[in-house]
Amino acid sequence: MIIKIDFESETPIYEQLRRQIIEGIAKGELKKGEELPSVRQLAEDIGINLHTVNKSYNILKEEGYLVVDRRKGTMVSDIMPKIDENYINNLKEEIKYIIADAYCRGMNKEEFLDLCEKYFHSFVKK
Amino acid sequence: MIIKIDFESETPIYEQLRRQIIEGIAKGELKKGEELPSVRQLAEDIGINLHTVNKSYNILKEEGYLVVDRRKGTMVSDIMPKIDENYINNLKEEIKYIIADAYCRGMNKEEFLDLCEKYFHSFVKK
Amino acid sequence: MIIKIDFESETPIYEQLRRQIIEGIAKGELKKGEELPSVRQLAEDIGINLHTVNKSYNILKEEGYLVVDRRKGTMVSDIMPKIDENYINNLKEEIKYIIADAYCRGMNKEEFLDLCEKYFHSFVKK
Amino acid sequence: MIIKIDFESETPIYEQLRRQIIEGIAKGELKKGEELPSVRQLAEDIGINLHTVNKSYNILKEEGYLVVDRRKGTMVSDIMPKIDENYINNLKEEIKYIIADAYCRGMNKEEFLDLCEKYFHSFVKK
DNA sequence: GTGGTCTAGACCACG
DNA sequence: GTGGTCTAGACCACA
Repeated sequence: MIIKIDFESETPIYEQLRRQIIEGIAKGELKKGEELPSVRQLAEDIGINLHTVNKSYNILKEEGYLVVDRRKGTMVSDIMPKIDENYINNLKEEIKYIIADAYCRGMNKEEFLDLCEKYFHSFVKK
Repeated sequence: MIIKIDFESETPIYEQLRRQIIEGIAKGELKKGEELPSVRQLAEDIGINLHTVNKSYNILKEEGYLVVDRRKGTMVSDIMPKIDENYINNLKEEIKYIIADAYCRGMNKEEFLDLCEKYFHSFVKK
Repeated sequence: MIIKIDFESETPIYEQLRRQIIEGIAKGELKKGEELPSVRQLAEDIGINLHTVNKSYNILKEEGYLVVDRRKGTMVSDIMPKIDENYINNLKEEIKYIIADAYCRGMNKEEFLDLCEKYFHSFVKK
Repeated sequence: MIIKIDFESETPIYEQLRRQIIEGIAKGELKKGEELPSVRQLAEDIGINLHTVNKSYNILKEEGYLVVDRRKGTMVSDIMPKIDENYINNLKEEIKYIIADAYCRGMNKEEFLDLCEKYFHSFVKK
């Protein structure tokens, strides 16, 4: 799996990394139980600081995406995080804002839903 | 229109304010050409510093949501921002991540699209 | 002569007015010795404050573009302002910045000079 | 590169700074990809507040002159801003006024074009 | 009274 | 140590 960091983005590096790992899991590029590169290794590959990779990994562990195995190191969790109340509230807030913005700019519902559908399909296991 | 700031949130105050103004425009609570409260007034109402309000207003001006009439002060622009390449790229990145996250957590497409549809309908002019 | 104010411009109204009067003189739409509308009249026509028109007129008097005649009111001066050291220094600073900006953006010299020439020709008396 | 602020000037400090950075890029004193001093460093050097430097930097980022590399800090962008419709309209308005003023004062076309040419040559890479 | 500018000091996120 | 955020208070230009 290829990680691509935009060092000039407004999004922090650790957040970009975190999102790409989640997207990797969704796409099936990272399978459940699969080992991830070590913090040191990944940091070197991407050309970023150890602490930054560490932060991403820690958040993903916290969220339930990753687990640590004593022998194998960090790997993708077998059980994905749940849809809890907290998650759903954040999601709603985010969607509400995004759609408000899109609506103001004149995007119509069909365009938007098509876009969403497209991404959903790109993740569904073949 | 009522502004509600969560001072505990990780989202900066100016960004919360910015989003609520956009949502207000989408909902029709703020109409095109309508005057907004002065930075001082709004800052006092919300209980934040006027510079923070100023920052929100300035970003919204830059984006094309607000304009300053030198006689009347700040008001909602008659012409909403466009759907340019920059916007669409950001939107796609955001949607891609949100859907990847939702998909991993086991949300199905219909649930997600229903949610989106619901918000779209809440904005459409009756 | 038609005055067109953009109330949403970053340029102050009094400055827009001042510039348009100078441009009117350059174009010959306002001839030397010609009377200008009264402050009150012009303010009403444009839909701006008396003080604002007054400020423009006063600056233009200061600069030598306008003079006040006891009987006729404000009129275009017979003698235009001089090219003094102060003027030339400001001009150079302004031109230096404008050309630096244009140069960085990749505008070539010919394009720029053509533009200048075009405006010069638009002012030359037929 | 030496920054020189005129504290008596009517031009805001942040705007003077902004212009000098653009001129620095045009002259080649600031090369593409070159790192700029931190806001704190530059503020101290010039003897102004860091927020003022910050404002200049932010505007230049918005315009596309600067970028922030999250590892290295602020640097000159590799890609200069474009000549878009907005820029060209502003440029034309500015040039029109400047030439109207110069023309009224009796400056002839050749003098003016020579001045422009001189500045263009001072920026062209040797 | 409005927004714009500038200063100052503090805290935090990031790497 | 870097930039980002927030607060606070002051002065000025503008209308």
